[in-house]
Amino acid sequence: KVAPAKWTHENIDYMRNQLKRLGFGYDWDREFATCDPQYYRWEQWFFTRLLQQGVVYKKTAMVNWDPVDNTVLANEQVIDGRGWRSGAVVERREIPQWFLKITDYADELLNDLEQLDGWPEQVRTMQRNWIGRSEGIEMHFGIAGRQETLSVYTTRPDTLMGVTYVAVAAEHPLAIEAAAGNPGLQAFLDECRHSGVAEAELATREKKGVDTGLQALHPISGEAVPIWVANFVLMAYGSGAVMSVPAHDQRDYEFAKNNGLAIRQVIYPAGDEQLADLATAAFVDKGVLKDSGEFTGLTSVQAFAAIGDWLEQAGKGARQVNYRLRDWGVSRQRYWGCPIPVINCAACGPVAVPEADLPVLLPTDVTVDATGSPLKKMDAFINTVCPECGGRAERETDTFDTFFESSWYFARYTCADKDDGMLDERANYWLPVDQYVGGIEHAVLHLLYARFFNKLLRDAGLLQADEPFTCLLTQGMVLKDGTKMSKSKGNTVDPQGLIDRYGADTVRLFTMFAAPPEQSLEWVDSGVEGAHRFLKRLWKLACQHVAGGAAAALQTAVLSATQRALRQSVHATLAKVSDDVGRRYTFNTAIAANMELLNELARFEDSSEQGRAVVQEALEAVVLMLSPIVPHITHTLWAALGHEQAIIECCWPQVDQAALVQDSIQLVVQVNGKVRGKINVAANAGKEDIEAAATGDENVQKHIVDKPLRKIIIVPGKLVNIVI
RNA sequence: GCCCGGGUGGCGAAAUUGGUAGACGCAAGGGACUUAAAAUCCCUCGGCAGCGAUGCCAUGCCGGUUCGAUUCCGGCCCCGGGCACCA
Repeated sequence: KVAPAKWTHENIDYMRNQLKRLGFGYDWDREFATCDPQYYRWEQWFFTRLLQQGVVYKKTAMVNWDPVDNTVLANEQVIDGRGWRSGAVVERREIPQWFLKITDYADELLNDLEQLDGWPEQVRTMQRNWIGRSEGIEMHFGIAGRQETLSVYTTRPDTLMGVTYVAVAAEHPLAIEAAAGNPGLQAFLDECRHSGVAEAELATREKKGVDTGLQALHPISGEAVPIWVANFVLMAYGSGAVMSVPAHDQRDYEFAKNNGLAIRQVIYPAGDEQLADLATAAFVDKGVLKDSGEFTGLTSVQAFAAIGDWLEQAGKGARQVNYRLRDWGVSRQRYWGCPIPVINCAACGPVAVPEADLPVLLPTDVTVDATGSPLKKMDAFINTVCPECGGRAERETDTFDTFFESSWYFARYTCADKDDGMLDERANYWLPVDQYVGGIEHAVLHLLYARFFNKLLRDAGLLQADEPFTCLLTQGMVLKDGTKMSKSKGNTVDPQGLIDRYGADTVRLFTMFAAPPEQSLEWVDSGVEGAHRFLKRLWKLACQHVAGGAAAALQTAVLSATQRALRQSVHATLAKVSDDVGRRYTFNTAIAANMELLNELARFEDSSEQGRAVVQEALEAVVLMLSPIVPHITHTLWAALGHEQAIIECCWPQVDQAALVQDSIQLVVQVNGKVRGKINVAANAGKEDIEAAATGDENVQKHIVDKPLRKIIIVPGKLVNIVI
């Protein structure tokens, strides 16, 4: 067992050293660790401000509870419904937790996605879906024999006349009340508690329910329909109750079939009623209403408006915009984190720690065991006095979700040395971040929290940008043994062994050559030899050239055809690599293009004065193009090629458009879309010349002879397709 | 279950706006050099047929659009990521 603080700092040291050995050019003066009180003190300070502003609030929320280890489990620690250490069946338990009102920013977080055109579309789509804005109607069902009502939200009010039952969550007050005299129902509610809280678990488990015996009254028809308790209705979402329309919702359909509940069809496809066959599945499309009283004959869209109006006028409902997004729970019952700066007083309630008493330091001299946070057993940490009334009080022992730390570190990099405030004017000089790079696994949570936090900082006047990251590159994951390589899975590969054996440049080249950055990649190091060989070949070629003495000045006007051809390749490669590196970020193809050029260069044997001048230009181009990827070897080669200035000070090379001009070009000839030949034509050849050359090709002739010619398609510079 | 991606040789991959499928590299096989090995260099390398020229098949599966589809559309299958306490 290693103390968490020691373990963390040792890892930071190891990783920093590894990054340095790979030759990354970071500004280490700005380095900090988020577990350092000099960092987390400012998020404690910011949290107390948010608390005063009402952005932060406390409510109860469900957690996974391990009844044997008596501890809260992360979703990841619940395996097949059981605690990963104890093996005990996990229960749901409600405990008080702190939340940030991210839902207050739902609209802005959604709308500002439109301006993030430097972000991958897939990430924006995921965030849009996660926020999940919907327009619907919140309505009230009556309850037979009672004054109170039951609220439900629906995005399909057009199906309202097809409601045949209402379902409530197991934790719903009506369910608990009904269970009091109903042992069967009580047993079901107990069963529902034996489940984790992860959405994936809830969504995939068998849909079960029990009748409460209570009746809900339809808001329009007044008809009584049964109220069931269902394990797929969640108390935390909306009102904890849903209306059920089995004819037009697949989940309701299956539940009704399994439990003998009525299915009443009220929507038909416009024009063809036969298409809506409910024998095997619900009809979920929109259509035209039938058997819906005064709404019969309306389309789904018309019915949305008409039923909405009816409910609003009757005082039984109202149009409402809902979000799937839920407020951000930031409390963690864990030791290793930033202490939440709150003192709980029996008389005054939760009270923010005064600014003068910040930071609340996390004790680091602890022993960690299996049964929860050691903070909860440390009287010296817990016992304190209330800042308001001065009476005895207890310190909050929960810590922040670590996403809290990662939501603003990028801003702190702008002024990491500031010791009298969270951020200063340097934040506005640097932010927003021009290019942010992170794994695709962060597409929603981290990137949404960071965007939200940025807006909180903006609204507090601490920075001005509306969004934190202008451009986003989402790296694919590195997979190992078929699953993502990560710290928590413990399947990471240490590049140190490869660095020791081949050097940093080879490891960098190999890594960049393996796949484009956005693609996921199964890590195998068998290609590393090839990267090493390439660098050796580059080194050898450069040395051989340099050994011949300084090259003469290039005179483009007097070059031979072969010399011009090499120059053409050099500048075509330069154009491609500039695009790959500057726009596409496909470093693998940039490297491949350089390999091709070097292969051509190795075959080029011309020791004439201008031959050596062309080789000098080619080597310089390759060395410059590769310098961001293999900085160490190119630094040395650049000097060897006769330059005083260090390569890191040099500009990216320019394409000589004149060198790209070719006299003749090759065209592919297809017959009916199949390649049948290749022809060489003058670069400026006209339509007739190209057609004549194409139809005149010997092999092409075999395929078109005696067949009527329908048309000839010419794609300039690429191909000719003869359609017969 | 829901949301977002992906699937191309033995392997990593390329084909950028619908226009030559497999660039570049790894591995493998053959050869040169060497006493030998390493290193280096040369050749072959998707499948089937053929001495070859060349032909047919082939980008997860089925169908569609098009002169032409790895690329676009519809329907499936499989794999990966995320699903709010892994971060």
